[in-house]
Amino acid sequence: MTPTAAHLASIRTPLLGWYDRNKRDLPWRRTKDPYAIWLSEVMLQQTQVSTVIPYWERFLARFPTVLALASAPLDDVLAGWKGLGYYSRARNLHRAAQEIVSRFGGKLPSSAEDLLSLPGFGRYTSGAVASIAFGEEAPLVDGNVARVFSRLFEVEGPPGDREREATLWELATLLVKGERPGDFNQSLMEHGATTCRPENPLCLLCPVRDACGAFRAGRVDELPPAKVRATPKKLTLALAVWSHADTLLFARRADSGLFGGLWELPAAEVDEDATPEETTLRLTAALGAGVRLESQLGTVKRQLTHRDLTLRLYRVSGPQRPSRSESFQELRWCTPTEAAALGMSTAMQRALEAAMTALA
DNA sequence: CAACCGTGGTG
DNA sequence: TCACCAAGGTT
Repeated sequence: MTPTAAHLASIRTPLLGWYDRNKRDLPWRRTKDPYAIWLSEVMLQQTQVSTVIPYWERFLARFPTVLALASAPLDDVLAGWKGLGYYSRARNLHRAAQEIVSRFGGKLPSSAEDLLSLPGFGRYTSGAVASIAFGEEAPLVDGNVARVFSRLFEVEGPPGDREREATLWELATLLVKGERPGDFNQSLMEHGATTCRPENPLCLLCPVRDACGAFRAGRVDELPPAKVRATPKKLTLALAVWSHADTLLFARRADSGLFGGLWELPAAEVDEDATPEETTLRLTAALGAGVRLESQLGTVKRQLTHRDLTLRLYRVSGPQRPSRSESFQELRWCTPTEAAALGMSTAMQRALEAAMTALA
C-alpha cells in the first residue's frame, strides 16, 4: 500500500476544499482553546455529535479551564458527565487535567507524543488535539477515517485486524502532511460522517470519487466489512430502596468497572434466578448491615453494548441504618432533590424513577 | 488481543 | 423490535 504522490494529492486537495465549503457549524469549531477542543474530542468518542453538543456547552460552563477541572472533586466531574456514558472518559479527563497542572504548568502539551502520555489520550485523541488545536502534522484514524480509507484504497480485513490498522495509520501519516493538518483530519472525518457513510454513502456527491478504488470496483457496499460483536452477557442487580423520613439511601460505586464512581441505589449482583433469601444475603453483604426485603417494587431493563442489564428494585429495611460500607466508596441519605444532582447512570435514573413511582 | 466500558439514534 | 453503530481507551 504505497500510493503515489499524485494519488495522495488527488485526495488531499479536493477533500480540503470540500470541507471548507461543507463543514458543519459545530460549537467546538468556533474555538481555538485547546482545552475546549480536547473536551470535544473526548466527549465525541463513540458518541453522536448531536448528543455531545449540549453536554459540551454545559460542561465547559461548569469547568471552564484545565485548572478548574483539575481542582474540582471527581464527584462533581462525574455529575457533569451524567448520562453521557463511558464514564471512564470523565475519570481520565479529570486525572489528565491534574497531570497537566502538575507536569505541564496547567497548559496542554502541544505534541501528540506528549499528549499520548496522559490518561485518556490514545493514538486517536493525541493526533486530534495535536493537529486541530496545535497544527501539528499528526495523523489520526477513527471509525470514519477507517471507513473512508478502506474504500478509497480498498484496504481489506475486518476492523481490529492488525495489518489493516497498520495500513490505515500509514495512510493517515502520508496524507496529513501538508497545509492545515487539523482541517484536513477533520475533513476526513466530516466526509466519513456525512458523505462516505456506513450505509447508503452519497457517492454521487463525493469529492474524491475519481480517486476511490471501491467506487471504481463497485465494492463500496462491501467495504469495510462489519465488525462482529459478541452477544451481550446478562447482568442482574438487586437494588435496595431504603427510605427514611424523606430520604433514600444512595451508594457510590468503586471507581473501576461498570458505572465506576457513580451513585446508585445500593446494588448487589445476584444470580438471574436468585431466591429472596439469596438476594437478602447479597444486599446485606454489600451494605454491611442487616437487610430485610419488604417487597419488590418492580424491574427495569437496559441494553448496554456488552450487557443485558436487569435491575430489580426491592424495598428494604433493617435494624440499623448504615452510614458506611466496605463495598462502596460512600453511603449517603438523600432527598430526591439532592439525588438529582448526583452523578448517576441513565440506567440508575430509570430505576430511581420506577422506585419513586412505586413508593408514591 | 479480546473483553470491557453507555447511550441514543437509525433503518 | 432489533441489530448496528458513533470523532476510542484501558486492561
